Amino acid sequence: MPRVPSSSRITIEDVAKRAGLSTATVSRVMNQTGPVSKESVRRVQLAVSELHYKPNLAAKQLASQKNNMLGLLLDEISGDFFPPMLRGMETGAREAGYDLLIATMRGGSYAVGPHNTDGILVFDTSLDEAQLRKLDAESFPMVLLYRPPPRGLQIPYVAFENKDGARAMTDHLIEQCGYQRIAFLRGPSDNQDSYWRERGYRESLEAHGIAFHSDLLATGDFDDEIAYKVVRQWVGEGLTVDAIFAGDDESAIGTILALRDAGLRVPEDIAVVGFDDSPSSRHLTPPLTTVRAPIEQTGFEAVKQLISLIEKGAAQPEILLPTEIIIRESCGYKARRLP
Amino acid sequence: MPRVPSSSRITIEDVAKRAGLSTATVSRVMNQTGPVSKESVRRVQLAVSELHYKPNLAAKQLASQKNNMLGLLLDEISGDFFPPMLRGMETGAREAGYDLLIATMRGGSYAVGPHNTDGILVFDTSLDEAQLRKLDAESFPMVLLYRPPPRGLQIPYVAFENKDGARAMTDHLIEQCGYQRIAFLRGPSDNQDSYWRERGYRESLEAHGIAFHSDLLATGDFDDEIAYKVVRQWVGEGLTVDAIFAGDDESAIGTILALRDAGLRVPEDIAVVGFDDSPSSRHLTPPLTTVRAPIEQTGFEAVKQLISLIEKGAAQPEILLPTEIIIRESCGYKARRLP
DNA sequence: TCATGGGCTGTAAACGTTTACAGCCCAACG
DNA sequence: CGTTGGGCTGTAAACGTTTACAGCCCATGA
Repeated sequence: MPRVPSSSRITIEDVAKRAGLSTATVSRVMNQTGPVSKESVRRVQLAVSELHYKPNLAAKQLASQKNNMLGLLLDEISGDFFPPMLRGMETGAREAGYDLLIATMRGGSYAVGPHNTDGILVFDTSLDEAQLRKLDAESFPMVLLYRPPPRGLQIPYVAFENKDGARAMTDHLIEQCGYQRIAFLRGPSDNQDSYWRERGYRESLEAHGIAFHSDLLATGDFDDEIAYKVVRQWVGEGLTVDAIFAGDDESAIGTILALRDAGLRVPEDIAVVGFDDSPSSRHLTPPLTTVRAPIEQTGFEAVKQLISLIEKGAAQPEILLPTEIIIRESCGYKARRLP
Repeated sequence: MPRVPSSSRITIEDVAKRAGLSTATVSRVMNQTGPVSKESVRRVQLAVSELHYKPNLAAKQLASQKNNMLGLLLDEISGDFFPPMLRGMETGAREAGYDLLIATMRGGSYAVGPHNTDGILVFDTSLDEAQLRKLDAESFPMVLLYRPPPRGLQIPYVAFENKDGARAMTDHLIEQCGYQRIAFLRGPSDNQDSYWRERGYRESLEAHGIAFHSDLLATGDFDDEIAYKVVRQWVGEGLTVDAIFAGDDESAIGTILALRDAGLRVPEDIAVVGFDDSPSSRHLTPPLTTVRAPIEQTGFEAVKQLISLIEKGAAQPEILLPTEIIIRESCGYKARRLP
């Protein structure tokens, strides 16, 4: 099998020769920089398409001192959020002429940084505070996703309205569905999302003059099995409740299962709602009422801010995208109206 | 806000100076190419870590005529298969020192090609035959995922054992569960996966001496809503059947819903099985018996083959990874044994 | 007529690596 | 002692762009 150089053999020089111009002019046409006569533009374009010329990226990057490359740092590729988030980023990057490099943590270090990207998107806790500080000290462009910067650092971040979403959902449970005793299943204690969702829940309670009971609060850890155990225990203890607000859809799944295994009907005996609107939530029995987070827009906004930071040197310090509550059947609202 | 060059300022020259050696030697140490004395290695390593030197990727690529970059082409970022597939690819690429560039089709062309990558992974039908032929003519390294090359082209491809999986599942339905009348819901007519799954289904029938009835075959199109309609119609026509083998999990979801809405119990009245083992399949009611496709390994294998093609000039023409059948409750097998 | 200046173009020096080539030193060998 | 050769090192020429700078041409105005 013959070996052929993998990189395209046609260079800007070939184009220049064919068009009867210099490489400088060809470059100016390609990048729309500097003044070029119409005739030259035409000839360059012709030569380019005849030769199928594609500029060599590496040379371009080296000469222009710009990578046109964004890095995405995360510790693992998985989860329902990933495809939409990446889709949003890809769209944003592409529109601005950037490429996206994905790097997962391995061996304690990432394969992206100032040497091969113009800036990075830091997903959640994929970078610890020390690393963040170090990059910030070099004033390397970064934007954080789903988590605010550590104290003292001015790094833009984008996330969504966890608190408002949880509050709206709790409002719905109280106002539309008429529930009073509403339990909340929070996530891991160091989780920002969990913190704000709980805040939203409490604020709604307070706004409606409903006292907060700490025995209606437990940790489901954003995990279906842990949530299952917690709920089974609640039921075993004879806890009475109108509804359970699970901090995320995972724990809502565990909750529904636990209730059903305990012989309770959802939503007739106890209503259940979740948070995230993960793909499986609409196929649950009953279909889950939940809060939809604008994951895709979140990714899109993040690259938009990052590019602004790279090109203009500034970005909005904080962007919180609005959530939307999705009413299906597990909250008992529709069921109550239809009959 | 001060602008700072985004690319790392420390060059190989700085390292060389600090180590009291030439750039050539530093390069040799960095890339483990050519003979270098222990003492020099030590000094270079010291200088590198003191200066936090990271080689500029663009310069490296330009000089070495190697991009160390793989492209992944797909028409859309979505679906349950995506995260595991990407995870597999990322692992494989990283192990071999390559980076991964993701490109979705937009405006009829992709942002990756010979000018910025050493080879590409072509997902399913993201590239049409003409484009494939063109790249093949330039002998640009490619590997195909989930679909064989068009007639006459020698492009390696990796997929999984659709036929064997479907056959094993049908065997299970017949042998373990004791069903005889088994319907099959196929996917889109031009879909390779669908074609082989149907083949597996038919082969199993034949091997067990069960006649194939064309009225037990319909098109669910790998879509839950279409499957829903088809199954409702079947039920309306009074079709009697022991089990329905849905061509994928999506259509299995539609099938279960249709059956339930028609007042039929799954699996007591009619068993249902799917294909893919998508994340939501285990949370369905009842949990879905299905075939697990080794998506992650598939991604891993694909980059392995691609890299072999790039570096050694050859790869295995066809790799079919084995599937595994996952028995849960929708097939009625466990339910039958437990009581 | 000549000076001015704007539009367009070309020359050539970067950019930060890799690597062919040549050269040095020293041990081993005749 | 002179030659050989292997291990190690340095010099400098690529790699394919961008872009500062200089220069040309020609229309314009004095």
